[in-house]
Order: sequence, then C-alpha cells, then structure tokens
Amino acid sequence: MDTYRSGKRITLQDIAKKTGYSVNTVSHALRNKEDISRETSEKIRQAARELGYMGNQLASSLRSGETKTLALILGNMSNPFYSIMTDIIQAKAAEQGYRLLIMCSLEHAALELELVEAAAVRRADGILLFPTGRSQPTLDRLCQLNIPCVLISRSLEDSRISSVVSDGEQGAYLATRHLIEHGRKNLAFLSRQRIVYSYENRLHGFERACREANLPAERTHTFYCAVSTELNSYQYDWQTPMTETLKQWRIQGVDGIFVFCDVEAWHVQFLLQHTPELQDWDVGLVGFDNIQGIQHYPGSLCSVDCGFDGMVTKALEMLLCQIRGEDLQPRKIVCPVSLICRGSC
Amino acid sequence: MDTYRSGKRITLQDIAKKTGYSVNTVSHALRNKEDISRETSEKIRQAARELGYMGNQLASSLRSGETKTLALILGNMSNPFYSIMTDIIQAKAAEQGYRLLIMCSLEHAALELELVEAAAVRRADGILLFPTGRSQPTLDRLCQLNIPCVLISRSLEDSRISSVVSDGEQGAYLATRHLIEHGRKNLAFLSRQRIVYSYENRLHGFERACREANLPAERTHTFYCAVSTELNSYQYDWQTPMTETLKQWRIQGVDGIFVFCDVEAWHVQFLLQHTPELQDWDVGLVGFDNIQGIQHYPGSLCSVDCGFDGMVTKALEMLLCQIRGEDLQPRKIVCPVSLICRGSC
DNA sequence: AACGTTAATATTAACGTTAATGTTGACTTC
DNA sequence: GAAGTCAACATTAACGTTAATATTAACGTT
Repeated sequence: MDTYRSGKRITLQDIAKKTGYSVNTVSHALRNKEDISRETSEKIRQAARELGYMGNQLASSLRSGETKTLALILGNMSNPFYSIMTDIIQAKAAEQGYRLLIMCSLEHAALELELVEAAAVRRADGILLFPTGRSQPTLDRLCQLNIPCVLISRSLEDSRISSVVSDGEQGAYLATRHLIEHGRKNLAFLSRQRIVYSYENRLHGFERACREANLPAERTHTFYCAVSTELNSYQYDWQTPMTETLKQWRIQGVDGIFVFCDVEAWHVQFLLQHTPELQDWDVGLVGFDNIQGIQHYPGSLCSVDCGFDGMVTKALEMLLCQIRGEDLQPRKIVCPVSLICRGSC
Repeated sequence: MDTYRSGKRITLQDIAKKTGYSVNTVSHALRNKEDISRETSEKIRQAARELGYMGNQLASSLRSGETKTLALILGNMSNPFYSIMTDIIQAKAAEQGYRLLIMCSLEHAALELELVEAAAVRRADGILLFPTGRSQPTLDRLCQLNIPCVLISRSLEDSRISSVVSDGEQGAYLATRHLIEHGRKNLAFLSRQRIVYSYENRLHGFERACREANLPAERTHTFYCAVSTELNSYQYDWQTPMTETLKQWRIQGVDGIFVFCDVEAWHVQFLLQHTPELQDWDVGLVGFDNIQGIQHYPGSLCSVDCGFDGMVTKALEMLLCQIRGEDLQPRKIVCPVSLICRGSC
C-alpha cells in the first residue's frame, strides 16, 4: 500500500509496459511533444490515468536541469512587509509556473548564507533575496555560484547583482515634508537599527526635507538599538529601548516622528497607548511601506506607499530574464513612491 | 564561468579523480560515515573545499528517497494567522533539518488539490496542510498517494488523516462569557464565511455561553458572506457586506460581538472607525487567535489564545513520526485555549 | 528505380548521487 | 596455521527522467 516512498510507485516504465510504447514515447506524450500522434498520446494518457501515475520532479529536474522552483529568502513572515511581498511574489511566480522555496534569514547574515547554500543545493532556478544589512559574504558566494538572483528592497551597492528597491530617499522626504506641512517643527527620525541599507537613504530624505524647511540639523534624532543576536527575532525586546527613547524625545519637545517602517510605527503607536508617561503626547507620525494599503487593521497611520506590486513585477521579470540567460547585465531599479495620508500626522 | 546550470559543476567524481579515491568513498567521507578513516576523510574534505564543491540534492534525493523538504499549504501570507504559524513552523522544521516548500491555496479547494499534487511530484517528505473548508477531494487524493500529512487548524472529521486543532468550542465559550461578564446582553456571532470547519465549533461555544446566561437564542446572529471566487482573496471586498450587517445590528441593539477570528475583528474595528453610521457605538468585541500576542500593533482587542506554539510542536511531531514510519495511527489532537483581555470587551 | 523527406517511434546514454554488496589486507583467536 | 573478524575502501547497479541520436515505414519526386 505504501505507494509514496516505497518501490511501488508507478513510473514511465510501467506505462510503457502497459501500452507497449517505449519510455521515451510515454515521456513525450505526457509532455505534449509534437512528435507523437494524437491517437498514441491519448492511449498513453489514458493508461497513466488508470495507473494513477504521478511524475517525479527529482528525476526530471536532475536530467533537464530545471526545477521550476524559485528560492525566496526574507527576514520573517510575522513582519507584514515580508508577508505581503510573499503573497504577491507567490501569485506572480505561480503564473509563470514556478513554486517557491521560502526560507527565513531572521535578518541574520550567517543564516542567510546557509540559506543561499541550501537553495543552490536544491538547484532552485533562481533566488529572490531580501538581503540583511551585512550580506556581503552572501553576495560573494552568489557570484561564485553564479545563480540567477535579484535583490529586493535593499541593494548594498554591489554592482554584480541586480536589485529592485523603492525610492527611500524620496519617500522619507515626502513623509517628512508631510509632517512639516502639518505644523510639526521638532522632528525626529526613528529606526530600530542603523544597519540596513535603506537606513541611510531614508535618513538623507528626512534631512533634505528638514534643510528645506530651515529646521536645524540638531533637531533631527536617530534611534539606535543593538541588533538582536537571537534567532527568534519576533521575540526580540524592542519595547524597553524604544520606550526610553520616546520618553526622552517627549521631554525634548519632539512633535513629529518619521518612522523607518510601518511595523516600527505600529510599535510606537502601541507604546503611546500603553505607556503612562507617553499618554496625551501630541506627536505626528508617518511610517513607510503603506501596509494598511493591503492589510486593513484599525488605525490611521500615514505612510509612504512603496509600490509592492511594481517592485515584485520588476524583480521577477529580471530574475526570469536571467534564468532564461537573456539579459545578464546587472541592473538597479528604483521604484517610485507616494504618500498616503490617514491622519496620524 | 557558468558553474550553476551548465555542465561545469563540480561533482563527486571530480573530487574522486583529484584524490584518487572512489566516488563512493568521497560520498561517504562528505557525509561523515563511520567507515572512512579520519585521514582520508580530511583529504577528501580539503579537496572538496578547494574545488568549491556544492552537492546536488536532486540526485541525492532521487537515490535516497528523502528530500528533507516539507510542503506547507496554507491560505495566504497576508493573513497574520498564517504568517505567524509559518514563522513557528519554519523555525521548528529547521531545527529538524527540514526546509519548507510553501504554497498558498487562497482558501480555494481546487487550487489546494493542485498544490498537493505539486508537493507530491516534488517528493516532499510530508505535508502540513491548513485545509480549506471543502477539502474532501484533497484528502482523498492524499490518502491515495499515501503521503505523510497532518492537518492543522481544521480537521474535517476525516478519520484517515491526523489533525491538530485548537479548542474552538471552548474558546468561543470563554469569549462569549467574557462579553456577558462585562454586561453585554444582546450578543452576535460574526464570521465572514460559514464554510470552514471551525465555524460550527465556535458557534456551538457561543450558543452554550448564551444558553448558560439565559440569553434567548434569537438574540444570536450569524453573518454570512459569499465565498470569494477570486483567487486574489486579499483584494476581496469584505467591506460592503460587513458594513451593512454592522449597521443592522446597531439598529437591532446589539452590544457585544464575538468575531470568528482576529483579522475579521480588525476589519470590524476598522469599519467602526471609518463608517459615520457606526461611530460612538458602544459595542464589545472579542476575537480569536490572539494575534496581538505575537504581532504588536496598536489596539486593544480581547482574544482567545489558540496556543500557536503548542499546535505547531504537536503537528510537526506527528508528521515526523509518520515520515519515520513509526506511528501510522491517525490521531486528532485538540489544543487548549485561553482568554486574553485587552479591554475591547 | 534511386533518392530524399517526413512522421512516428525506439535506443542509448547520461544527470549525480547513494544502497547494497564486494574485495583486500591486517590482525586476532585457539 | 586455518578460520574468523574487522577496518577501509571499491564496484556495481540502481533512482526515474530527458536529450540526443537512431530507426523505420510510408510517401513524394524526378
């Protein structure tokens, strides 16, 4: 009865024996090749159905060199930014006949490298990678292995590998100007860590808006918190350090914060609700990613839409190009962003 | 230079040639088998390193019958319930040396069946399945293929396949009693669809609590909305029908709602905020899943904790048992739940 | 009639690994 | 000193496909 892993699985040979054709003919018939007569093809398909044939992609891929599987390496699913991206990638990849081997780096560079290795060993046709901030070893290995790969969301300025990013500088600029337009004068820039690529980009946009409005540079603040060494990053304690920073800022008279991303902005809002010292603080908030654009949750966070769909479309297009061996020239695409106001400013 | 897909990849044979040992010895050495001397093993490993050897899991799996890959089939990642589950499953599977082939059914029975097929064709060692409400054909095929499989979160009363579910009846009971204890007297039960397995369970718990408190049966309401036929369910319009129902309920004097799950409760909260006719409605709300227990977002939703971690641990344990061929007796595990109060009651 | 063309199928040889046996020499054991 | 044991390696045959290259018969062409 054990038809799955034991030796009793039906193979092309069984169909060949039953129908009297050769294994090759059966293979061709089941794959709709042109050189098989309609009649034969029908007989073979019928036999396959009767025997309950199920192909073996391992054998197929080993021979053909194609797995029709893409590896997707990202931080972790609990982060809506990644989960939304995943859904879109999954849908668009499926349209092209690809399945996804999804692996979580937990934003850990060393683990990320292992995952790339795992993807290569499994012969994924290509890799979509949301790199951590310290991915240089990973990128070096990718180049060495010469696997089709596109980086999304962060680029790391490595000219050998294609990347698709959103325009963080412009996004932060728009967000900050939005705060200023709503009368905020003492602004801060909040980011859980400074390590990620996008950090500098967005900081520059923030600073540009401040300069333009003649807000002195010393009124910009950055929040730095140690990178988690725990692998289970979702259990990481961001509350203590973030609360401290917010308390300080309140005392310093901060009245507007541009937050690195929506998830961190949620955290801020969460703390504003749950910390007595932060209650009734009139502070404007703008995030980045526009997660609410897709995932409706109660709240009114202003955010910068990073064009999820466009980024994925572009990235996948570039990856498939590489896989087909068509356009091997590495490119860097910067996707446009737009501001969505919901009132939290 | 094309070392990935072209013929220039380093194989065991190349290492064998370089070191003078047989392919088999090389294979054994790299896999830490006992019957290779320490000295030989070291020489071989050194050579492998020098040549930049990268294994081919396709060939390995084809021969050994093990892919070290589990298929995870669930609705979609944008739903935090699934994404949280995914992170936990991913982490625990990795501990056991398994990678995840993640596929999204979008709660579509027909698509789900295709995904099971895809998993089987790729020879996943086992499947973790969050079944849609109409998965009978899928389960039949699973039995036919005889693939190790565990259902999570919904069980479908199919005695041939193991499942791990949370105690929906008790959870709904606790949630409803919580509302009653906070003085709510005109209760409603809200669920986007009635098709899922858990629906009846939770409805029973809701009704039990009402009966116990002598709240008449006709004061319980159920909300039914057509199942989306679109594959992109995250774009599905739940707003219109849900808004209508809420408006009606407000007129009917409803003052407490037990919502099928947290995501739908968010939707309710979202509408309460954004619909003029629903403003200032004093209505108690309790959800199910306790997503806030892991994903901190601003808000104060009461919820039933379904024990994410315990469910996954149990499910994976059962699946690995099946894969090892140890305990093939199908079981149904019901995990305990607990109420978390955050004030929305 | 000799030749080329074509449609439809068959044969052969991989793909890169691992399981199942073989072989060999050194080392015991009584 | 014959038989047995064991460590350390080698040989062989799959695993189930697919690519590349035959083969065959039927047909058309000049």
